[in-house]
Amino acid sequence: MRLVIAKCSVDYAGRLSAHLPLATRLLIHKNDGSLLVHSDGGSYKPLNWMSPPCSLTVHEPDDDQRAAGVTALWRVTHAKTADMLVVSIHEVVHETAHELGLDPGLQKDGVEAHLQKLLAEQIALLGEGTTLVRREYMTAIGPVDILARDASGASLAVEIKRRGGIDGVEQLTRYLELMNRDPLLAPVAGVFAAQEITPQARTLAEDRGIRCLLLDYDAMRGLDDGVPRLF
Amino acid sequence: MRLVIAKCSVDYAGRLSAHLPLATRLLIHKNDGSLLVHSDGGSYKPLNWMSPPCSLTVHEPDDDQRAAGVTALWRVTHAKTADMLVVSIHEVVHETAHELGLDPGLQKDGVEAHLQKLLAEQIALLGEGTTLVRREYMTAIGPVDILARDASGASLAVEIKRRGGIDGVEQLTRYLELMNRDPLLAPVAGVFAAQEITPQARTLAEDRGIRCLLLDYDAMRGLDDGVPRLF
DNA sequence: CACTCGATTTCGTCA
DNA sequence: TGACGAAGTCGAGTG
Repeated sequence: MRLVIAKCSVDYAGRLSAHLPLATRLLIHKNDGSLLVHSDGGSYKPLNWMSPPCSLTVHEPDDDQRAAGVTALWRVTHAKTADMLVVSIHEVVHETAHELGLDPGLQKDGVEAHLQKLLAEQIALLGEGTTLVRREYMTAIGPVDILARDASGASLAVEIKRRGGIDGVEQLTRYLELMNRDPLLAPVAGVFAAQEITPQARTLAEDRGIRCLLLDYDAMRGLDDGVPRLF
Repeated sequence: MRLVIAKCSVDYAGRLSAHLPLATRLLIHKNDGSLLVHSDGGSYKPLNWMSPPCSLTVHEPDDDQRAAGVTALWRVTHAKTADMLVVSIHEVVHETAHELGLDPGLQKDGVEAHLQKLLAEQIALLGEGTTLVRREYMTAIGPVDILARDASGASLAVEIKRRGGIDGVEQLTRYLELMNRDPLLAPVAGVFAAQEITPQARTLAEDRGIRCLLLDYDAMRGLDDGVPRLF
């Protein structure tokens, strides 16, 4: 990995055209050839970048560019598409390089898959006497997150989201239409379960007779394991 | 901006829990307090991070941590949520700091908005004799990208995407349902226009009587301006 | 290999 | 400010 602090301007031509005016920025040239252009603020997203597979070549500026103050041109071209990133270097403030080696990678816990597992284990949250039929119940148009039966034996199709929006309601509606045509399952009632539900999604769901269920992740996790939080 | 190459492990606790085993990584501490943890590969997304507003404090390791080789603890806490990122530093390989100043920011050109503008200008691509009514035609559930009339005077609602997937067909379907209830507009036919259309989306669209139109961005741009490409 | 879907998504826009 | 849709999205899982 090579780190360069440089006064530069940047042009990108590919799926869109973009330009960065002259300023001092951080250039990160990774071992796989990719390049990130970062400013001293904003989120984790670079101002501009080239994703691997790609390669960087350094060129001499032409007379016009040299007259404009450009001392070097970095050209990063994507190996498969025609995407190109050109960094016009005016001044290198700092440069350093290091061998980092392969990274073991991130271990995650607590995403939608975990919510689904917890709700399957605590299926009574859907109502007293509810029993789990199975997770990822397969239909012709895709898997329903959870299929259950309520105390009266009627089917429940549960769609789980971390953030519940209109799209999730649309998705559950498609499943319900399909499943209610299956005499072995019908009637199937819908439950839209999420950590957050937008007002629009709630309105749409209830208008379609779909029950909304807010999930408290911390409480569910607390019931699941006795492990104290790390910090 | 402070750049540190360090052998470290990282723990995140917030909307989820995540852990990075011990390895050598790049730590970027930006001026707004945010921290990025990058490896020497992957995409532009860091392995882990904390978004602003947040603040970093350095702590001494306790005896257990010191025995495990930890020389310093960086604790980054989010200012509003309870999110926390803890970097356990084992060894600092390199450290440098620079003043970058405010960045003028990125200038973009050429996304979906451009496709919409081009298609509005080249409305005959929808069929000989088609006329533009207006772009961003407002309905109760949102704006339709383009409203037009074909040679026979019938209304056309056009949904434009760069990549046409099932979601776009669903969206257009909702618009069509609504607009066909308006006697001033009905009957309204649908056109799903995109640079790429997935087979599933095409099948769904055609099943619903929606016409699919592949857009050739380069050809449309070529007709639009005589400006040669930058590189 | 292609397609789908989630994401600590982030980012813009608009009501 | 909140909600919604797009992204040069990226990446994982599945048929």
